[in-house]
Amino acid sequence: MNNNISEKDFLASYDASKYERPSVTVDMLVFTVSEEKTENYRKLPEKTFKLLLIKRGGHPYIGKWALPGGFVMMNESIEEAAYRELREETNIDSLYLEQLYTWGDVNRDPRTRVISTSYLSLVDSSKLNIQANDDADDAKWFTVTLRLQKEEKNITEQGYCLMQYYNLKLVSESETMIAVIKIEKTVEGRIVKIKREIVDSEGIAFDHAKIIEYGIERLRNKIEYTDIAFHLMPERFTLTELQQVYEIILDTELLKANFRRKIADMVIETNEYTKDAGHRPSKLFRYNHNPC
Amino acid sequence: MNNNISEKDFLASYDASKYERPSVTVDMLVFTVSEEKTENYRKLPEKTFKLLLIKRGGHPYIGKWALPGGFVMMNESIEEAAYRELREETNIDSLYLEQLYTWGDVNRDPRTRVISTSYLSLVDSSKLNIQANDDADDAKWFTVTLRLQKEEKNITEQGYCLMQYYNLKLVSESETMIAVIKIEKTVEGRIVKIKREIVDSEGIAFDHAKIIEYGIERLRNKIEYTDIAFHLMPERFTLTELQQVYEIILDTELLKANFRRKIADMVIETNEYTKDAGHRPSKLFRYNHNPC
DNA sequence: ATAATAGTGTCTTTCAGACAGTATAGT
DNA sequence: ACTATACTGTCTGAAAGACACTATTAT
Repeated sequence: MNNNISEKDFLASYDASKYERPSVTVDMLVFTVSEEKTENYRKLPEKTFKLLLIKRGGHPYIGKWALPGGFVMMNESIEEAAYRELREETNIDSLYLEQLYTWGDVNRDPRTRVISTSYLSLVDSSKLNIQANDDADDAKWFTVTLRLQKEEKNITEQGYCLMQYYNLKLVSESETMIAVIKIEKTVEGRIVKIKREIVDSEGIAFDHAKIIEYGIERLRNKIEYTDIAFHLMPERFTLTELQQVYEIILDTELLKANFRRKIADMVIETNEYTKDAGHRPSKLFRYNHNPC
Repeated sequence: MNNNISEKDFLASYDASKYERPSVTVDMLVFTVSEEKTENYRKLPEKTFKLLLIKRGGHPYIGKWALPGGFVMMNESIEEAAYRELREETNIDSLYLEQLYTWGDVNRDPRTRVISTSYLSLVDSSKLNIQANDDADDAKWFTVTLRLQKEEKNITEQGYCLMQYYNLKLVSESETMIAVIKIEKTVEGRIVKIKREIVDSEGIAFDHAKIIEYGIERLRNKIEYTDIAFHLMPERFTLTELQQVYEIILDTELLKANFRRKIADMVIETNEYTKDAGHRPSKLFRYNHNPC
């Protein structure tokens, strides 16, 4: 034991290289919502849900698309690393950042043992244009859809086994990628195990399809009971725009009157209105960050 | 760049030791609920909420109490490491395990850069007795209480700053430790930052007071909308016992009729009753892991 | 009988879901 | 006038909160 020396001596003689250590990285899930143009002058533009991916320029997974991210340096916290990567990859620095999950399977990365902490971040669409002008040639926004494709439940005496297959679709102007993620929830007596597994992930590097699926699930959950969606909104917005954001993230249609009741306390109306809309103008609102 | 060689050659020549790497550990929050004896033959025993801590036998923080845990080996996933540590420290292997958060501040550990992933685990009280017999001399269950002590909100034009001071109290037969954790939530425009900081943590090693506070908060949240509390219950239990568990975790009193309505779908009644209670016997229930 | 707990009924308020209705700019 | 959207009112049923009442055992 080391009880017989002082803490100071112990620390001075401590050899950190005694054990082999894994590399630690951060992976960023950067989501935004943008608008698609419409032909019909009356119709509102549709919203799309987007994720930022980077084309890998080197091995491994060369040419595949990956989440932006990188190694955590010794002199920065993992959260600082997350902010740094975000700045480096997107030039956007003021936004929402939340730690998601730490992925620690042994063979996630063919190079060496890599443990990765993923972060969820949300960018508002008004800043997206700045991003589009950016010269990072191999960074691209992909339209994301995640949909439950198949569900299978086997009931046993002691519990059950639920298997869900999710389809993740990532689309840019030039390419479409589809991944299938299998989520297996086993309940046996009081033992609960959830296993997330990539069944198929064409074009997506590493285990990133799994991370993306997890992030979207978290976002869908959190949007229901927190203010998180406002990080995707510009300073001023209409309630219909806000509703559209909820709808594309949740992948459902919502009833207008009910939606407005639900979010009423989170917004403050302004005196401004939209114009030139081809229909009745809409009042603009802003986020109420100080609800009573 | 490495684009001109094959992936195979790249991987063969990859030198993982190029960069300095942090150590990675897991820290386990093992909670249980146990009963305190009563003098009055009529009265029900009170429940207490307990956390397992280990007395540090070596530097650093020698003699202080820490969360059970240890280094992640190169050939195991972090989840496997969590299960292994749990087995090593407690001899209990079938229980609930959930990843909590990864703590990555630069100077969390005086030895070297250590990144730690914390796991929340719940043990049912019937297995607790086995544990008490265990010879791990320096492992001890502490009664936990976490209570908001002070709250301060400063409202600015752009948002607000909320500061909360939580009192964390850990009590065993022989000692009492108190820590104060400050949570600072800053909202400025659309920028939200949450900072968790240890103000005072006498007797608790590392930043573990912070981790404990975070874990209890998560548990309090999850108990409201999931089945998680049943992992703290034995096979058969009365509804009053279940209610007591909710009450000590949430640190509030609940109304019996309403509580029973709320958890009705999660339990199945049996034909058994408690006896020798000094009052009306109570029906025993079991967990319904298969609700419709 | 009594103390302590077990267990149920019901009133009220709140909130979610569904739907129907009215209002208004731009062409 | 017409189209597409903006915005509001209200009915219903479910769920949350509060409280009061009855039932049953060991001593």
